[in-house]
Amino acid sequence: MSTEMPKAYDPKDVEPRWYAFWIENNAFRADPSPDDKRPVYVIPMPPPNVTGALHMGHALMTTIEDVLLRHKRMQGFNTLYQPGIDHAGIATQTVVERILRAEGKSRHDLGRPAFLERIWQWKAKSGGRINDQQRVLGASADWPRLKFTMDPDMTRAVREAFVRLHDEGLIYRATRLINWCSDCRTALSDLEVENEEGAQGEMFQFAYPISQADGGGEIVVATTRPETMLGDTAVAVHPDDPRYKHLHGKRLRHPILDREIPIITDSILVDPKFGTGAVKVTPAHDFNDFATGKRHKLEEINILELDGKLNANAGKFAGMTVKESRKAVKKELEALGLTRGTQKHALSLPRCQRCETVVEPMISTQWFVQMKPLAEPALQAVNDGRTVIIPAEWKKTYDHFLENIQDWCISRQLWWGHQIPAWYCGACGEVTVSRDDTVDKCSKCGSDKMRQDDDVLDTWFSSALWPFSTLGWPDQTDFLKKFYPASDMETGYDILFFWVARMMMMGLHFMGEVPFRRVLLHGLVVDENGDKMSKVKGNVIDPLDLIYGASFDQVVAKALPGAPPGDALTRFKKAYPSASQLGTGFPAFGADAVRFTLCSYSPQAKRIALAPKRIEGYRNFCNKIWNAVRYSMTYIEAVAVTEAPPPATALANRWILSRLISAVEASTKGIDEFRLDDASGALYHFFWDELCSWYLELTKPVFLAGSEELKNETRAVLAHAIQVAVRALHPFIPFISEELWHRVPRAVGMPDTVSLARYPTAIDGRLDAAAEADMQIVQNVIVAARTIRAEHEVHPGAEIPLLLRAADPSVRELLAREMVSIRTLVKTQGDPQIEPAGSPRPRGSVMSVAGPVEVLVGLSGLVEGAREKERVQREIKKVEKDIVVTDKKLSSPSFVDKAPAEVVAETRTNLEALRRKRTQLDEALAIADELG
RNA sequence: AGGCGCGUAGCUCAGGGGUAGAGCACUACCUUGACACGGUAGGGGUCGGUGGUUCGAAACCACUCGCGCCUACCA
Repeated sequence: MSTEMPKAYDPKDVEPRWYAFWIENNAFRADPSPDDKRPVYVIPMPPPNVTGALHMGHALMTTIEDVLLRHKRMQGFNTLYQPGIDHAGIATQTVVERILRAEGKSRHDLGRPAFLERIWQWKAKSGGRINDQQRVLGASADWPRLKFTMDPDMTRAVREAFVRLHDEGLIYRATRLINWCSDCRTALSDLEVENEEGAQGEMFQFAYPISQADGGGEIVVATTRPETMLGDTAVAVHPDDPRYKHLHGKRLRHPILDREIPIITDSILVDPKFGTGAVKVTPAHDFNDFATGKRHKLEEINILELDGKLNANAGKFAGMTVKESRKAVKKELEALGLTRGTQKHALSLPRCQRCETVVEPMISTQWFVQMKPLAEPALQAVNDGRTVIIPAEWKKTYDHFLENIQDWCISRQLWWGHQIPAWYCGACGEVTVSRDDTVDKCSKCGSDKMRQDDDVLDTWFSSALWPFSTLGWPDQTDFLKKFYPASDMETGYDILFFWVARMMMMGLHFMGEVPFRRVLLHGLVVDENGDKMSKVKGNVIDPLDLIYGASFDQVVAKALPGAPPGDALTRFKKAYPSASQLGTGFPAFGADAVRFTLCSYSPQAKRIALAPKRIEGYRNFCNKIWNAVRYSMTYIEAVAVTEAPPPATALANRWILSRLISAVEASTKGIDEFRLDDASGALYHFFWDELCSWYLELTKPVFLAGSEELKNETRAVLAHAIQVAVRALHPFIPFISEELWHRVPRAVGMPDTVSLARYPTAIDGRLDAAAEADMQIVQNVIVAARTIRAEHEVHPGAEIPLLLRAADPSVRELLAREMVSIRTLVKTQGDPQIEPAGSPRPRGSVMSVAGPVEVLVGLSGLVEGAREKERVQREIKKVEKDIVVTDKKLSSPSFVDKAPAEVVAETRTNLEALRRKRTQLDEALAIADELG
């Protein structure tokens, strides 16, 4: 390792060095051996989609999880960060179909085996990209354990789960209404349907003629989907609605199709106050109507083909799309003189989460999981605290979901995925469900005319098994025994239902134990305005551009491909106002800065508004760390560091060793409580504001002119503090900390990689309340003197005479001991004079009050009295305001009587101090007067 | 329609019964021997509104306005 350190930190130079080093050192490997007695810490990584490229959401998830993992690893836990990739059924199939289409082919041209072959080829080529990018971010996953949800062992687990659930009657096949996406050509679960709020629609009214045999007349119904009338099998009214009492049991003539349909009465479906109080009933294409149809045993007439076009049941409208038929049906009704007006109507449109096609409810035979029996234990587990959800607000959402859960449609009409392990007998129709690859004989009649179900399972079915399938289930492997249940499941709140709840259910069902102890939920990364990142908006940021740097031309070309660069840039800067301050693009902030930034956001924020400018601040922090070490190296290179904190007698040394404790404890507490913002903030504050701004500055006069003894002590403490800080920071900024670990001296026995070094605790510092209190006085004195300098625009290079007066002899002793520090940091002319309170002062000085110390700065000739008077009067105003507030409080009898005694006492002390200060400021004012 | 959450400094956000905090931005001065990706000092908020509880409210409660998100959905 070269000892030279460049003046500026360059992440591009440092970061690429370390990942391979960690891998070589097996730093991230989990040990399944039963002999390993270390406590265990496990996070199953939410497997990114095989289709995807790293986006900010992945960066956030990877960072947070990696911080948790690295922290626990350093604390001596046997850690497993279980990595994976998800096969992402619909998304992946769509991607490969798009490639095929470019070649002028469809998947049907290839046939199922050849098509799947193509997907596997594609996966082999571009499937691992996200994992590579996670490495750039520093993810400390146990990569050799990487699982793909379609791996043979994962598939075996899926089949096992399916067969068991089926045998238990929890998986069943049924014909019912499901959500159908005609573009993806598959059924969807309820969760995969997104409702577009406030879509502008139209309420169309038309009349059903009453059969002549029943006396003629008409009944008016309303609909937002007129074409569904082709599937109507009844019109319903409320049984108690007087307007329609005379029509109960009468029959209607379908105006377009040659059939009669009944008028039925139904108090569940019909709200007599809404519209005309008469509802057309289309059991095959509406969820409420479907239920109504079951109640009244109505015929279910499906009018749709799988491609979304109308079928033969629609008569002459067959072959039209929904949109075309809607128009045509309206026209036809118009021609028949049956239209009864329209009105605007806001509705929510169900759209396919994946492709945004409007989803149609359709009757279909599918496989379902019965959820109620599975949901109950999952609710219970969170209620009794076996699994804790953090932030806790999400528990209500979780409860609500599970309490109202519907059965889960798990079959998908796709080719890419786990094919359903069910075989149908061509002879007797028996369904055989099996763990085997093939079933050639019917279990019932022995026929060999067996055909496997063409459909595949919902991708989330395999994901639900993730915490144990990845560990070898159904086999009782060492891994499963040791690493189930996981410690933390960390993921975005948006997949609480999709994934977390389902893992809870499956984990409890198959393992008899919760799949993880805690659920940690983070927010969505959005742009600076709070808008979701999307290709449409052109506000997507590629994390790699932040890490490696990129010109805005490059950034925008990715954010809004194909758009004129000028427009794209305008939109981008609108989404990220702070980006304008970054010049022509993102500099290479480095992975550490990106990580630290992501950790600095509160996890309870639902939206994490990414401000590129903020990353710059943390890049600067990395540079600060770099330079602090660069400075320190001059003095500490040869220090023989011990693990225990070295002896310290000097105030600054005692102080920094004491402050170290607050920093590392706050860091650990923050990480443990999933408050990475607090943890990272505490370390940032410690390093910059305490270690750099005060401690390093205080070491300078020592190294310049201190005694050998003091120099040695300071070298040892500095080396210790730096080395502890590097360890404390490592989970957040693994790269720079590893680099520095190899530069700074470290204790004998500490590992060669900081990633395996012990995370600092209170034993790495030495609590010293007296030192902290004394230091506080010294700091206040220095700041007071500096303030006077700055207010009077004394040139920073100029030296000023300083007189310190204190009533308390121990304070005077303290000041005398710290004379060199004060002299250096204030830049005084000679040594500051230290006198008792009330001692005479030189003419032409100004005064400030710093706690128990009066700070007098000789400014004779440097300053006008008027200006000083202004300054003092400003201070007087502040103090007086405080006095008024405090006095008012204390003069209120109710406060003195009812407030806690210690609060009253504290307020009294406060008031005394304020009054004393007020008196002293009077003197300061008098002094200012002397300046003329 | 229900549920959840948010509204605090110009911006992004912490905090949370005892006289307001951070980062960035801003102002002034400074290239001082780690760092200008820096230093020192400073300005800036009646904590969305109204009412209540309390000795004391930015914090707790009620209502209200504005904004998000989620779930359900009236044809």
